[in-house]
Amino acid sequence: MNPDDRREAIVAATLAVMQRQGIAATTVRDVAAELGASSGLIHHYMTSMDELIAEAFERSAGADLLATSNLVQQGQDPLEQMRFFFDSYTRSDGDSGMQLWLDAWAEAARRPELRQISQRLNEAWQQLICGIIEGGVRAGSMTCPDPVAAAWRILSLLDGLHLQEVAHSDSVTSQQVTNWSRRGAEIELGLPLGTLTNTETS
Amino acid sequence: MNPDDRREAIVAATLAVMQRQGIAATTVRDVAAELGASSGLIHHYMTSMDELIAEAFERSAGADLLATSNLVQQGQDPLEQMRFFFDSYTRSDGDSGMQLWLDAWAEAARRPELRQISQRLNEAWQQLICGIIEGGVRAGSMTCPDPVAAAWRILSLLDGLHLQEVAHSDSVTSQQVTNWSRRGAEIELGLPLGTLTNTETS
DNA sequence: GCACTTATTGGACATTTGCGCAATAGCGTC
DNA sequence: GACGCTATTGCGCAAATGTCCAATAAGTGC
Repeated sequence: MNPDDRREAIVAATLAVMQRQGIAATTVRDVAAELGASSGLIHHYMTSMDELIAEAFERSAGADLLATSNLVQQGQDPLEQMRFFFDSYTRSDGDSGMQLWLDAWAEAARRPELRQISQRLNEAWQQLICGIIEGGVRAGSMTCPDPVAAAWRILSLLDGLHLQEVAHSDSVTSQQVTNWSRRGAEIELGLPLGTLTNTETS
Repeated sequence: MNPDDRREAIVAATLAVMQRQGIAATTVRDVAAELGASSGLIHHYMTSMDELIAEAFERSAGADLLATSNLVQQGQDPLEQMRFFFDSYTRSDGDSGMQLWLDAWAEAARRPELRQISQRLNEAWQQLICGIIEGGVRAGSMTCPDPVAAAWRILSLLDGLHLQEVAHSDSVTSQQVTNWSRRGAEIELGLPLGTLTNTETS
């Protein structure tokens, strides 16, 4: 098998195991079993377990970011861009990708490579939001004296609510995460209530 | 040693190790070393490692909640109560207690006992905030059409920002968490800017 | 057909983990 | 001072894990 393809297959298998069992419980042998190969093969392509986990997480989370970023760029104006952003963010979570983020944040303190990646991606998410806000302020459709802080708030609010949904599904439902986070952004950016919601009400 | 005291000491030692190394990296032997006793003793009092971890987390997180709740009750009016709340919340985090919460949320999906405890405590935090808001609305010092949603937003914003600080200390500083979260609550509750900040500015 | 590179295997190894168990020490009671 | 209960010890066991390595299979160019 082509080395590049093989490496790709290993990362894909690792991601599958990570999504099924969580980052902390992902072992080399499980990845090998998922791949249908031997455990030695993994170490022939990856120098360490940390590198493997970090690369698999980067692949998954990076793809989500790229997809959202692309969708946002298709928005005609900042308001539509923000609507697309929420659409994409709340959707990509459904695939238990948020559990991966929870694991990554918790493991960041102990895995330097993973920490670096999650930090870089989180900052990229913040900048994506920040760009939308700055566009909205320029266009006059949003009111925001501090777009940097507001972007961190909107991102943190989304993560915090999703966190509750994933960790304690009985406390906060997916529907509430969607409604409450959009309403929070409306308040934050001085938007008329309902600007960011499409069909449903609070 | 008195069995009750011994059990207490074991939980305290477990908590110390958990705060130093994180939940996932806490082992029976580390707890025994921290306690200055043998590993067999821990199993003489605790039936399993999961039970030990869950009990230690409940002790720690429950104490933080109680301390904040007590401090809030000493506030003369809802605005002061909210100020006390932020003071206490941002302080209790400094003791790396937030890393424990990160671990707990991530592990909640796989440890039912832990999940139950973290869910119960998070709901209690939300209710604490919700009570303050409802008081503020009654007193006319706060504006909030949906206190339940606003309380979840304020809590999630705090958790989300703290999360960034703990996981990626270079991205968001402790000072920014303090300022940004209070500013967010001011916006959420229709308060004049600076109402919730004591000395420092944004 | 042959040398040479490389992907791949399967298992060994050292370490760490939760847990159990027989032995011991310590302390209260008669 | 002897007895008995229990807290406590220290070690051992089985399982799991990351890592490494010698052996093998499979091409590939000459």
